[in-house]
Amino acid sequence: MDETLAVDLLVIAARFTRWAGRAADGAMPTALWRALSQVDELGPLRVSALAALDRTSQPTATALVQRLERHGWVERSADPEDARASLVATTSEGRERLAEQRAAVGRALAPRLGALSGQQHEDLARGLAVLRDLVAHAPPGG
Amino acid sequence: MDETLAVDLLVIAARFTRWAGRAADGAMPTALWRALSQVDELGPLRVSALAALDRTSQPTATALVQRLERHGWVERSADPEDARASLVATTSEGRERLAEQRAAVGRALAPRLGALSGQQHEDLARGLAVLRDLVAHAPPGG
DNA sequence: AACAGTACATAGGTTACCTATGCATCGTCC
DNA sequence: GGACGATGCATAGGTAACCTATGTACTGTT
Repeated sequence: MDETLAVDLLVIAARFTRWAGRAADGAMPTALWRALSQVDELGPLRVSALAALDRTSQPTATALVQRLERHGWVERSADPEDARASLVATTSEGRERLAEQRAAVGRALAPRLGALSGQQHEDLARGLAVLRDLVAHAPPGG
Repeated sequence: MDETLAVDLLVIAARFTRWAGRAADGAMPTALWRALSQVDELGPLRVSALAALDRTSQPTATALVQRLERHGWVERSADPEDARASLVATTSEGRERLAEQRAAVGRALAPRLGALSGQQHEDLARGLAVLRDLVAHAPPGG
């Protein structure tokens, strides 16, 4: 029961990720716009916080932030509470770039998403909310 | 609307994949057991069919099948319909190994899946079915 | 028979991650 | 205040999971 659901979740989530990543292929690598999206949505936040919430390792998050910074899409500021930490936030350029990318992703997936019935749409959105919650409250990957 | 859903799907699916892949970390790499799972479920099938249904490239599927074969988990036979093609099917060893891996994945995800309410469980399963269908009927990644 | 398309293996490469480590800082305890 | 363990992040080095391009053999159509 749960074993089958667990396996299916892994298989289908990975499959969707591969498919959608290719379908949405724009000028911006997936990992990069994903990180930008999360910073925009939840920032300003620390590198380690980004890593934790996105379920990647800290050095991965560091590298992504550095790439984003290099493009001028995010900026760093000192965290007043801790001299070791910095806060990452999107710049206006970053927000513009993100909007473009979101539009591109939306367009790429529109044919398939648009083909869903209202009920399917709702099922998908509700399932997604559960999945988001499931990961959010999980221990960090065992 | 659909843009936000599209972006969220990509962000959360990738996040879940990362998290669950680490949580389920067993002796077998994710891509490998995923391929074995698909061969078991849908085989015997051609390498190219595996690639298409799992939304990976043909050389990726070839490499995965070769690895599975090397372990004795799948076997090849000539496709009677086409001398270029081969049919890939799981061996009994492969089925055993897959069962072990499925159990391991199920155990790894059980704490989180087990914490879901009946309604959440159903939402997740229904959402997953929509996602599966969405990818199954999509053009191959744009 | 010629030709375009197909199936898969190989080659070479990219992308997206990972763990380990080092340095600076912080918080707690004595 | 000092010692110590924990924390935050950058760097180093590496792996896993993919990709496109290409070549060879086969197939189906004309």
